[in-house]
Amino acid sequence: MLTPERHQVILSLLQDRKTVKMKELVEATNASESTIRRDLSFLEENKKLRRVHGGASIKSAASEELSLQEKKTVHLAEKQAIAKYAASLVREGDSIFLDAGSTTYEMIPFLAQKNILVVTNGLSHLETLTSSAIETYVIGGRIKRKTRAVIGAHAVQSLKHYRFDKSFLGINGVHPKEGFTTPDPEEAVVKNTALQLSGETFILADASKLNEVTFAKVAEVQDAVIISDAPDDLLPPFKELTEVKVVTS
Amino acid sequence: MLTPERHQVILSLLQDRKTVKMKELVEATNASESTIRRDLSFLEENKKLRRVHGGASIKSAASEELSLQEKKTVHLAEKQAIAKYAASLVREGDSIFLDAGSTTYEMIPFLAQKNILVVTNGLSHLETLTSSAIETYVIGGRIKRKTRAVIGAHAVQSLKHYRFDKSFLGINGVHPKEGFTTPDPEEAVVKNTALQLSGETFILADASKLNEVTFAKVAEVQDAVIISDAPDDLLPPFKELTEVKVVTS
DNA sequence: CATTTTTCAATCAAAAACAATCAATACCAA
DNA sequence: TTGGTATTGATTGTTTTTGATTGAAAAATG
Repeated sequence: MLTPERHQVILSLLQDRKTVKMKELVEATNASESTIRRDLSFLEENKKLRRVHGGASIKSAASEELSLQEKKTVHLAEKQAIAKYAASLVREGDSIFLDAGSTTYEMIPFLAQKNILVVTNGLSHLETLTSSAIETYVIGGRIKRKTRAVIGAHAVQSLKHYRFDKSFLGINGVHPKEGFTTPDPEEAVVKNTALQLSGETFILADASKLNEVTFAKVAEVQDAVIISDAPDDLLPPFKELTEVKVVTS
Repeated sequence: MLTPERHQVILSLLQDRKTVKMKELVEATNASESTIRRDLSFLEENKKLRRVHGGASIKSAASEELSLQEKKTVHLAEKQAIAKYAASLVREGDSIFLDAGSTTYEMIPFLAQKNILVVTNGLSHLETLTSSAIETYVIGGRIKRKTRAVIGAHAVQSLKHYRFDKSFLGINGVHPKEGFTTPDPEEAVVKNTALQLSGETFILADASKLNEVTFAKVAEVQDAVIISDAPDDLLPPFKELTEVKVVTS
């Protein structure tokens, strides 16, 4: 396992659990304790985490979101499997909304060369979309630096200029009772608006998102189709409420 | 396998996996370790990836910023002089429109850390604006691939959500009779709209733009203040019509 | 508070990966 | 073809990374 990969594993484990023990890191990476110690020193040096006796803990305020770059590498294979399936649902001639986020980003390679129109609020998508010869529209509004997404009231206004055959949304939490949730209310309202404007909406949620709940509600579970790689035992509560597409990675 | 083909294989593997080991690359390309090493060195040299012990990893967002900064432009010194002066006109608390284009781009370093709000249609500006801690809004609309600008009817609609203290526009032609002109009518209407919505409008035009005329009209010369590095003998016809700020580079 | 246990930083030797070099081969233009 | 150039893979010695070991420091225990 390469050093940057190890660092990512450490950071994403931390993100999940808030604190992590030395032993867990050694297991997760198959590296020695010494190596992990060196990694932790390095990452602390770079302000990515705080070392504590026996392991490490996240640095900033709890539940802060991962930067986009960090998100891109965690659960990558799962995300790509989900993205590939999602992209297969897009037909020639479709107009689609592509939400900001790492999973939806992975859809783009599978959309290349299709004769479609894409509207997005994800600034990180734009370069890849346009260089894939896809007709691309961006919505207007305030830029959230951390996720490089366009959000806010203007974004919602701007979205309403369009209608979509299909929307593809990333999400942070999917819960049978609490519905789809995301940490930032301003992002939530954008996602909800896209959903309202779409014929069909697909929620791309890897297994780690299921039964999670975060701050801001986007919609009820029954308002969209879920695409996930979750194992069978997690799914029954969701299958009662909506269509669930299961992919394997 | 040819060298460019090998490079392509390496980059696309990296794109998929975010990190890749030497051994995997040797297998994927049937080349020797030495050759792969040379490839990696070359690709790192060209900022396409980051070498790490044991293989390579994709470049982080932070280092991508650099390559943007390094972009070379024609008439750079002139543009920077114009940009520096233009930026000096921006006051704390201002809301400004920053047009797409290379001259306006050069304003950003001089705006950094100011407490202002910037609305732009230039996608290339966004990364630098946000990482300069400037509150940034993008307008919505279709993306013109060539200039990475947001244009079209939706862009105009989206612009109308805002009002500006000042607008800073790039331009292709400035002519006493024909006014300000630019080749793309869809860009012209965006510039014109920004002008309408601004208290003051400044046209950033290096000497090569003076007395030029291109296809689509943006506004009359008297509708905006011109900032230019043009020599004195070119200026009198313009000074009769509007205010002209001359900078030296 | 003394003792035991755990975790830590520092050190070191082995292993892996490295850059530098060189000879062999492929390629190209005269 | 021939002479020259570029690319390649093998080999070399060097550097970096790694995991084990150590005694010191910090926490846990009684």
